[in-house]
Amino acid sequence: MQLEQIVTNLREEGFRITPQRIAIVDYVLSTEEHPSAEQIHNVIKKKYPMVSLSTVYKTLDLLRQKQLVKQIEIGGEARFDGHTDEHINLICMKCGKIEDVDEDLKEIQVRAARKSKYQIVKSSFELFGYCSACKTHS
Amino acid sequence: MQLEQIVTNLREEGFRITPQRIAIVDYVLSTEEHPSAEQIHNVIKKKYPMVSLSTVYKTLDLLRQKQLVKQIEIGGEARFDGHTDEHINLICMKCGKIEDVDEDLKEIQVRAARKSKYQIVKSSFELFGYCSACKTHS
DNA sequence: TCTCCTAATAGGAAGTATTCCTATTTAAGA
DNA sequence: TCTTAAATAGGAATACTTCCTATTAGGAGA
Repeated sequence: MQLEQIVTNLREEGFRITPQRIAIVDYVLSTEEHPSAEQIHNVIKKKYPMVSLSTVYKTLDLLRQKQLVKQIEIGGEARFDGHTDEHINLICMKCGKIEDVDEDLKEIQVRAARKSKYQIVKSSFELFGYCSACKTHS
Repeated sequence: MQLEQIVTNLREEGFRITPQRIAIVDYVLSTEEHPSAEQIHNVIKKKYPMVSLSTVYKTLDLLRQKQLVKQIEIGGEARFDGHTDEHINLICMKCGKIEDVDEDLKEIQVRAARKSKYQIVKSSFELFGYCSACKTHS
């Protein structure tokens, strides 16, 4: 979704559009970096030095509720991803780099749901290993 | 693997066998609860009131290195699972209950590995939703 | 069985990521 | 422009985990 469309939607839902929110949405949706809250904070600070980390967390929470970002937990830290369609995250255990892999997970979810009595809402599939840069130096 | 076999293996590798370690290994490998470190600590304390939480963490770390337990992170907290074969974890978003679902993940891993340049070491697949007890009261 | 060495432990302090609290600021409708 | 409540900044509080160190105890060898 485009930034302008998201801003319009949020405004129509009664949320206020602040420069901080625009900057955070803009960054998270455009990067491939899967940044942590602190990384996002560092990027936003370059433009708005006064922005607080708590605002970053609060905005990310809003975006997650609106399903505009996905959140995964790696090593006790949350990482954020603007790609909200279900996919696999490939995580480098050395440098922490995360890459997306599009792969159909519906079929496997349906099978798991059938075997259990759970009503499934969302999924998280992570593959851990070494990226092409790190696997040669391990 | 049986407790006695694990104890023998650890001893042969030069690790000391303490009552604390036996109790922790015994509990984690026999429960279906996917307990957190604190839950494990609470259980072990009933038998050994002096056992410290840091010992629990340290032992769990050893077991993870020896690949005798799997560790997953849910809501910023680590949960431990004695079932080390690859499987899907079904997590109830209301009560936190975790269930295992055996499902073949090799094929999907192979496809993901082929699409990327990562050397894959391990995987973590979580499905979030509501267990049978919680889905009716949501 | 006794002794010795050092791995392991208990207990608490420190570290790290996140959430909470509140006075102040500000978006945006009237 | 004025008003008002949502959002923010900044820091305190919390939660989980790791680190630190004096003390304890497993177990190899005498």
